[in-house]
Amino acid sequence: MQYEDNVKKIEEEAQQYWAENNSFGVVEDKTKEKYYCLSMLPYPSGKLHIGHVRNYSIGDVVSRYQKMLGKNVLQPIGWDAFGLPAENAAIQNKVPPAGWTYNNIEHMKEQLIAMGFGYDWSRELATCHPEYYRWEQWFFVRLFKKGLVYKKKAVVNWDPVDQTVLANEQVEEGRGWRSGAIIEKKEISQWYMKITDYAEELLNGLDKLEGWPDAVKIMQQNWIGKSVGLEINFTMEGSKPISVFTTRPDTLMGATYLAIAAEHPLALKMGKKNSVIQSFINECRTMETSEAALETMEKKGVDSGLFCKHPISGEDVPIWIANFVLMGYGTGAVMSVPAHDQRDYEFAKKYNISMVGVIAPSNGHLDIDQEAFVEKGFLINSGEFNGMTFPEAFEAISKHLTNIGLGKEKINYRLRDWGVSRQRYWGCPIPIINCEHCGSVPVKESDLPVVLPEDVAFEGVGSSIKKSPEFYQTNCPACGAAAEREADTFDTFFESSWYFARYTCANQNKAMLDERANYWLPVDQYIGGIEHAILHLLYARFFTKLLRDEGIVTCDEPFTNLLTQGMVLKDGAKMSKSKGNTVDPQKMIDKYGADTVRLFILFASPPTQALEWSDQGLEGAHRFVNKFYRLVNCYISESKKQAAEQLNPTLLNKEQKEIRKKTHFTLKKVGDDIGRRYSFNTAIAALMELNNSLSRFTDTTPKGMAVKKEAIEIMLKALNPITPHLSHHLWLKIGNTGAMVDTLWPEIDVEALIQEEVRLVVQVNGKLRAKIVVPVDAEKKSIEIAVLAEENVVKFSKGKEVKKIIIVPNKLVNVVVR
RNA sequence: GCCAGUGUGGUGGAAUUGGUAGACACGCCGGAUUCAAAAUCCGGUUCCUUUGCGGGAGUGACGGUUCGAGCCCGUCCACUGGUACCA
Repeated sequence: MQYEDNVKKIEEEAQQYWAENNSFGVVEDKTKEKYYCLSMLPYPSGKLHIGHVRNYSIGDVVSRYQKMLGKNVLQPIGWDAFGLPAENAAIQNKVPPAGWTYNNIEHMKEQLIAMGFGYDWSRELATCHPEYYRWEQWFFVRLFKKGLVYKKKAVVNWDPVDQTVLANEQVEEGRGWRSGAIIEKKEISQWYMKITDYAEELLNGLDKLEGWPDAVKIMQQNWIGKSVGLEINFTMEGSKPISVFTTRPDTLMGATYLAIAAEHPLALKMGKKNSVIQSFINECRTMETSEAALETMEKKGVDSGLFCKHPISGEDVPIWIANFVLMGYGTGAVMSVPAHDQRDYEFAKKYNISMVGVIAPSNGHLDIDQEAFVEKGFLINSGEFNGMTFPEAFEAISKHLTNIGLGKEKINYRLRDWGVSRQRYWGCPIPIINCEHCGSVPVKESDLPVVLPEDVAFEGVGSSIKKSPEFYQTNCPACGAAAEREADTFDTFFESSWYFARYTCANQNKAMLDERANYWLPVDQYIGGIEHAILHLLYARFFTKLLRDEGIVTCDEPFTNLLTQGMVLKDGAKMSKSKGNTVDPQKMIDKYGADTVRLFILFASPPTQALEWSDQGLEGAHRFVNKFYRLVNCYISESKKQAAEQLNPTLLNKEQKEIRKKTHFTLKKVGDDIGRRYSFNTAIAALMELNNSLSRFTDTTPKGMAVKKEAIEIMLKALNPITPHLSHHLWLKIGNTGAMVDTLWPEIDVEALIQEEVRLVVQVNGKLRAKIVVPVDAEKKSIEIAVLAEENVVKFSKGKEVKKIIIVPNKLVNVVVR
């Protein structure tokens, strides 16, 4: 019987066994070491895509391996079910977002089961269920009462044709992706979470995350962007002073203009008097809001005609209105020093604004003919501060400005507060009631959850619940007067910021979390795409600290170890429906079976690296699975003729010993590759090598059969995390009674690994010239004699003096000659 | 633009702590088996040079450190992710 003909049956039987025996259902057990392995929850887009297959195959290998080490392993799964794609699908296919989402979940769940992933399905959750989101509403109300949330105006992308707010992704070259209309900036009131209150802790906490990749920690550190500087006030006659933040107060005497945002009150005031200014402001209203667009667009400005006073010199400083300064971030104004900042330099050149060089390099003198001098140096043209270095000038200018009340030292973070309001239908309703008399009042705890109506018509023009009076009409919880509910919903990052905690007690309907959270948390291994390196992971860390400060969990950080999976690319880019470059793994599962697909995706590249998708090689993975299947079946029929004897390692011949050595070496490597290195591709390569050696090992004597039996059993166990169906099937077929899912990882026989001889590489001046075989840990002297006697060494050192001989034990010898 | 990452044969990749570059596969070439094919098995496969042994070059580009660099440092190029409303 070929594997091909059997694969469907083999996989279904194994899956049925796991389901019937609840093999992956876990309960808290203080007598066992816990291991919480979590993969990022999927967005139910319709079908499993290849990135999911990669992510969840990695998670399943780690989980099954840890389970084989005897740990109490929790591996849950759920659905990140709210989000924009459901709304897009709703418009396109004229189906309600809820129905579309639930259908997708149902189908994708079947696919996950068919892949053989060992999840504890009793903990499954979907973030669009009121039983889930009620607790984040509850938590939001707690944070509201604690003063950790607030309302603030912010700009959004407004599509004037579709009458809707667009995501940055939906704006293409300044136009709405559906309507094609030119997008306008619109200011609306939104809810914010005070993540900046936790900026310092989020930054410092990174140092403790030893199990996180440095790249992610550095990105988060840069994102938080702590900087020390001065807040400086430029006074104005008849108006409030303009406050700016700078990390370079040493350049203050070189400030020749101030740039303010187009939405700045001063700019708006001047616009009313001056049509040139007004048209510039209008132009700025159609700018894209993303940071990338902002930084790469042409820097433009217009002279406001206003002046403020330089805080030290008292001279007039002109105020310009510039498109690269944003009202929402910082103070909406920046101090410009063209001589020492490249952007200011280009702006000043363009508009003929004067420059004053105030920093000279420590060697040579200042030259700003071609570009700004942005490095630190000595102050010049700065009166009493001349000759000072950066730290000296920082302190002196800080002191001076503090004394005259025009400045103070300030720590600034690049990190901004988290805007959580979305003007969308398919999301968790924000549990706030807006009352004319009382303002924003949180919904009473007893009235939670605020349930999102799922049966509303959805056309994509405006938000559906905003048009649904039965949803928004209500009474104020404080005064009882008629009032309106918030019709905005939460950012979907809200749901994904705490789901990992909810899995630990998903059936708890009296509280957000219970004591079980403290048994399982923090997550021991978190696995997900590198694209989440900043936002999701930062928000999840933030939420953990909020939960801790509310006394709901005890840990400080949610994820002890993080594996960031590389993206699966197609045609050099992230796969997406809109690009039409997706790969459907279902076809591969149907053709080759789940085990082949799992093996291949893990073998194709190391997990952290981006993977350019190609079907080439899938056949090879399948060939290996087939080959191993045949090997085991061949052993079974051989053993009917000649049974294996009890293995006695000391009585084996040389060839038998070699096979045992290879077997235990492979076992050691696979354990290390899976358990420590997360290098699944090399683990599989090692197993392929062992398989090749075993298929050439034709010894059918009782001793030979014993060696083969041991090797096959070890291979089955070592393959179990990767190809669990095949291991389950063959384990029973070779005569074992217990199921593979309950077996433990095999012990390495260190005796079998002992080597007597070793091959040394011989180099002359770093070039490979010979190879010699010597006893392990041979004496230095005897190696030197052997090396210098080598024909090729003699040839290449002829007429030269041997300077020294470098010996790397059991590896290499380098003869240095001159 | 900024932050982070990546770059090795025809292809995916290996080289774990600075020590044999190309493990393991895919593909291709040759052979065995077969009436034939599929499947399977065996051999070869970085480039140049050499009958062979061997020799030379080679890890995006250029430079540096070192007895020795794919790995460390500097400059640059290309590509990927993120860039706060895709998830």
